[in-house]
Amino acid sequence: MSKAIQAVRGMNDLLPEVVERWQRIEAGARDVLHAYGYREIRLPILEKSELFARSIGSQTDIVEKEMYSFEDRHGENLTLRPEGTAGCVRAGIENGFLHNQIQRLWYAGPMFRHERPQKGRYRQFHQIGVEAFGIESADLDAELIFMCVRLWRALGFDGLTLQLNSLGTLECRAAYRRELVHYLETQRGKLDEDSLRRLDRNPLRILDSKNPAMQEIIAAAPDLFEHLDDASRAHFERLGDYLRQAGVAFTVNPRLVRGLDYYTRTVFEWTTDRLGAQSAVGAGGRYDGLVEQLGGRPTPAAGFAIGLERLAELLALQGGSHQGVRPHGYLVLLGEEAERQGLSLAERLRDAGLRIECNGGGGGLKTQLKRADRSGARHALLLGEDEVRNASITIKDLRDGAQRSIAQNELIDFLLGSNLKNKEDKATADERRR
RNA sequence: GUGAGCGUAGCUCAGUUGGUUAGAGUCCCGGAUUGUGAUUCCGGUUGUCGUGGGUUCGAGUCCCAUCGCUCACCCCA
Repeated sequence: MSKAIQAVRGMNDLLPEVVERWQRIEAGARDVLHAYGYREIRLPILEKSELFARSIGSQTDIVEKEMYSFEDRHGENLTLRPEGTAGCVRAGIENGFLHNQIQRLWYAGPMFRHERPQKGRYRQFHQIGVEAFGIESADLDAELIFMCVRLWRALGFDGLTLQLNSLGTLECRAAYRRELVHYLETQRGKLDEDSLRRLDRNPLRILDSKNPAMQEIIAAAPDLFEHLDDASRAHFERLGDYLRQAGVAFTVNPRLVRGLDYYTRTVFEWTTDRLGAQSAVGAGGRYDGLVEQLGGRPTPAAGFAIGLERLAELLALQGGSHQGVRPHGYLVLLGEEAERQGLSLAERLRDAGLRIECNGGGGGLKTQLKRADRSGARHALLLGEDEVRNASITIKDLRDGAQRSIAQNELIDFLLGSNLKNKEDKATADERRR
């Protein structure tokens, strides 16, 4: 056992039970995305390292210490993507689909960051990313947030809170940053270790410090909001209007800064108090400068990403262990002749659109019924010597134990009818719930 | 990168101040019923006590090292 190879740290196997939960989220997300006219795009997991340095920012934690980078056989420096936006923008420029047009896109897949794993944070994690290009006005920002709200509702989440901030344009943020650094330099003696480290790297993050000793200094720091240019301020107020009009509650958090350099104006973050220290389930913002920064024409853009591991954990927390897809019938085969006929009978049933699990590996009736029970199938379909002799099949309802024998040529109709009835039962039950 | 906690059966865990042959539940298998599951009863298999070293007459238990996992910090989805 000690020689067994383990998975790479921070990279988890998703077992079927968990995957079924993910699929609920993915299906819900797809419906919402389509409801807003977003189209799926599929992008490489591997990109040239320079792409991330140029977009996320070479001074950020992600680029400085969290990337999975390596040289390939030709000495090219490649990186497993730590986030999706950079690759999406790169693809847009490369394929020319950002040129003077509006694009609404989404993608889903794994991201990689070499951090120390903890609850809700893994080295391979999964996001659904949403990006929209070519719309400068705040109605897009609102649309993105509405999509989130709709998804939370579809999944039955409540208690998520929305935090909102504006960072202004790249220019006014840079100006603010200079002023903030200037102020913090005068307070240098009072800064804690973390803040000193951030001072020249990412001074805005100091505003987000949780150290109580820092609060006084932070409170007296220059206010980012007062440095917003008029257009950015108007943009932010407009977004607030849209949200209030739609009844979407939010909190303005002037300290919400985000760890990626490309954000401009709107940034937002959805958080929960149920997942331990890693509380953000989704976050995003506007990045009007990024397309140009990566070599495209100036193009306004905004997007967000949601963390699938965290959503799945939330879903698990609120219970409701939804069973996945179950077979309609489990085919029990007793005796040589039954085994001979069984496989092709199962095929005929599947041709009719039924999900059939066929007993494999022999075994007595007892064993096979046990397997039938565990398969989750509603009915066990018994084919034994008697049934083979008179072309019949015995159907056992595994829920109430009732049993009946019918002709084999009536089996499909029986199962389809019973399956249809189940669906109706479920529909009326759903209706009653509402 | 830093800190803390934990590694005993496939899984969840108990194991007293160091003391004989390391336990329970669950899971799995068989039987009660040679063609009736889930429930019940009876029986059975589960092991490098993470790994390596040390202390001791004796180590799952104490010490050291090492690996792994978990949570938290930093940061983020």
